[in-house]
Amino acid sequence: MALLASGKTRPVRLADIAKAAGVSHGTASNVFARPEIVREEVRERVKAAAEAMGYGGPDPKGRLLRAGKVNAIGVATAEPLSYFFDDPFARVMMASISQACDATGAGISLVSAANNEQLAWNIQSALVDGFIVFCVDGGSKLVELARERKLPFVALDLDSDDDEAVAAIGVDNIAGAGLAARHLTELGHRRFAVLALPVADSGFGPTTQEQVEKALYSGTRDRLRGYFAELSRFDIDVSRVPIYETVNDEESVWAGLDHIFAGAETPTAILAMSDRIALHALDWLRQRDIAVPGDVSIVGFDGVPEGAVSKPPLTTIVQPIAEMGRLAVKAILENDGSFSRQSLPVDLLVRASSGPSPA
Amino acid sequence: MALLASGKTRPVRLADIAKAAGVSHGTASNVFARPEIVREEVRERVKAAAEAMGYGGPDPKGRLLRAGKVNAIGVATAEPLSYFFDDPFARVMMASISQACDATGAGISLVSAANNEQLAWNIQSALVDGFIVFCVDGGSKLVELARERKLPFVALDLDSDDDEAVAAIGVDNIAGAGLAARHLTELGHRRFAVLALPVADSGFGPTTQEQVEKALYSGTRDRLRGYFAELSRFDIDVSRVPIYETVNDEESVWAGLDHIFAGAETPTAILAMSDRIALHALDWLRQRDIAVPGDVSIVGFDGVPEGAVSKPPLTTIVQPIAEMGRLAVKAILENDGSFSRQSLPVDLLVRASSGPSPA
DNA sequence: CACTTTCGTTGGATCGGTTCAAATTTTGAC
DNA sequence: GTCAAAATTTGAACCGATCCAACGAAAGTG
Repeated sequence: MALLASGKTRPVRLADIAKAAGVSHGTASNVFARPEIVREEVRERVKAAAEAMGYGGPDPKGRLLRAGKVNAIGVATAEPLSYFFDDPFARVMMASISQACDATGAGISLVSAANNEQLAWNIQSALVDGFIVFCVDGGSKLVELARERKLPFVALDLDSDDDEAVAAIGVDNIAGAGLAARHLTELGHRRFAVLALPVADSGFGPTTQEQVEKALYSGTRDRLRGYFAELSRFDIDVSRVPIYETVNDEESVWAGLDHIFAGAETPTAILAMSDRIALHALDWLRQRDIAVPGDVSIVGFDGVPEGAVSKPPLTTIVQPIAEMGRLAVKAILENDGSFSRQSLPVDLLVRASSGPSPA
Repeated sequence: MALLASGKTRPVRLADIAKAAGVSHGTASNVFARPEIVREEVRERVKAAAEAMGYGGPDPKGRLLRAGKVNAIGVATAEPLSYFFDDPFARVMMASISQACDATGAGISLVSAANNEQLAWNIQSALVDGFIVFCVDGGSKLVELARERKLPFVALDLDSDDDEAVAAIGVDNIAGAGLAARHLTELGHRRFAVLALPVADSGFGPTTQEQVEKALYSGTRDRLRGYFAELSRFDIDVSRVPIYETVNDEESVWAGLDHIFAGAETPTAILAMSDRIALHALDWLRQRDIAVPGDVSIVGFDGVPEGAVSKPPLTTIVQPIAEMGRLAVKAILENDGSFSRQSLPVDLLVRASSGPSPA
């Protein structure tokens, strides 16, 4: 019974068993850390004492202080913890981070919090050797917090506003978005709509280019710039392209489509700033029997695996997610100060959600 | 530049800034931990000193030792770390564990390792207040390791062999499997095949009831017992039902189906011990134009979300995964010793992968 | 038997904080 | 101006280990 949950009392320390076994604490420590250097007779005696007193081995809390290294990397986000398991992009990223960590024997600590106050505290008190910061949302706040810890850290996102001094790995959002826009214009599309990622913490709803230019989140801003720069080159009046800010979930995406398709002049092409948005959009369109790509084409952004099996499979801008994760872990573990910012290439992957304009 | 990666030298401790600010370390500590009790003038002076010396706040390593609680729970598995993000069952479980942790402000540490030696060390040195142990594979070894830490822990699995003393949360595998088997027999099926979860660490291939009875993993054994008990009640000769041991991945499942369908008397009903197995099986059957449920019916086990959107949607035994996660976290955090073992109910969820026997 | 190695053990210093009883200073009341 | 009460600050003790210089005993050498 006592085994179940060894109650509230576990005051048994290394020193206790040392005393019980009649040896110094130094020797007792050696029994666990370097058994080979202590005489067998003594070793057995100490182990027996440990066993008898229900000692669970040297407490890592103590060791840690002296050793210095935790041997774990923290992955932080401003979203709730379940984001790591719910979001397709995060999942792929985490899978590759995991692999890199496994390869080096490092552990992973998930750092997040329900509210901002908690978040700050959790970052300040995370037992890690460094941070990888997911910047999807509330990025700069997080980066600031992480930097205050004065530990090595890498932001997963290339915020063009950020100090050059913050290490970051990301993709060229402007170029990627440009690729998506060009693909659709080349297919003859002229009437566009944009389903945007969050612009600020303010919820969702229709927004404007001006709003987005002031966006808190540079990823959102850069992708829009990329879209519009390319559309402009094809003489499309971007001031008339509706932009709807979503929060990357079903509800806001559907609301966005309701709004966009309520107008007189409905788009034939949708630029979605994430695959998740695009996939939710696909569901909405299917429910209304709007053919994709017959009536409407749509291009996502990210390149998550779900896009390969959607109906229809999603044309998208693929980020080298796995590579990003690998580099991030490497940057933390081999923190030699040489690392700063790295921009990885993106690719247009044409699948079946985009086709010639119906007009 | 020095900001990027503050080099190898960070010998600035609380004591250093205390000296610099001309206060005792006790006061310096208070500035960070309970700012309100120190006079404003002093507080500012200490903060200024900290800023000037590049102090990143009290190191949690130090605090930890005194505080005792880490405020994080460890989730352990014998699989590689990426299992948490790749496996559908694990993902749902982790999502619910995350939610429970978020609600209480606890963090999550993922504990795993590439090899067994590493695993033992990682468990011994994990900085956590307790463990949730995924017992899918190598369960008993893990449970043993976790128990040696003498920390509260819960096994996610009701191994009937385990000591009554190990706290565990699981489902009644026998009853669940029975539900699956009865559903199919009631639809008129008489020719069955079983795609099993791992029986031992030995890889995959055809196996027998006798082998499974000796299985290392009780989940596998109990599910088979459940299937066969029910089939026997319908006068089906279970000794002729082929059993193929998979490792829960595409390759082994496909090999299993190759093997099973190579025989003269092909089954009309497949009992899959996990949804993941069932979903891979669905792919195999589709590729061979074997109609589901026209030619072959299949029932999975777990109730993962992917089963709802497969082609066709999967009939399965649903486990209350979210509830299990919640209870596990609760058991760790409110470790009052009252908890021991808990068996949760499973349900048959009939979707479109099962139908009347073709005969 | 004295003298150097080798082996195993000891105990103090240290890691970086938090805590709390006691000491000190400030404030308020008369 | 005096004294008690309130507000701050101090410094020692402690959290649980690891590390290492020094030491004692046993073994080896001449």
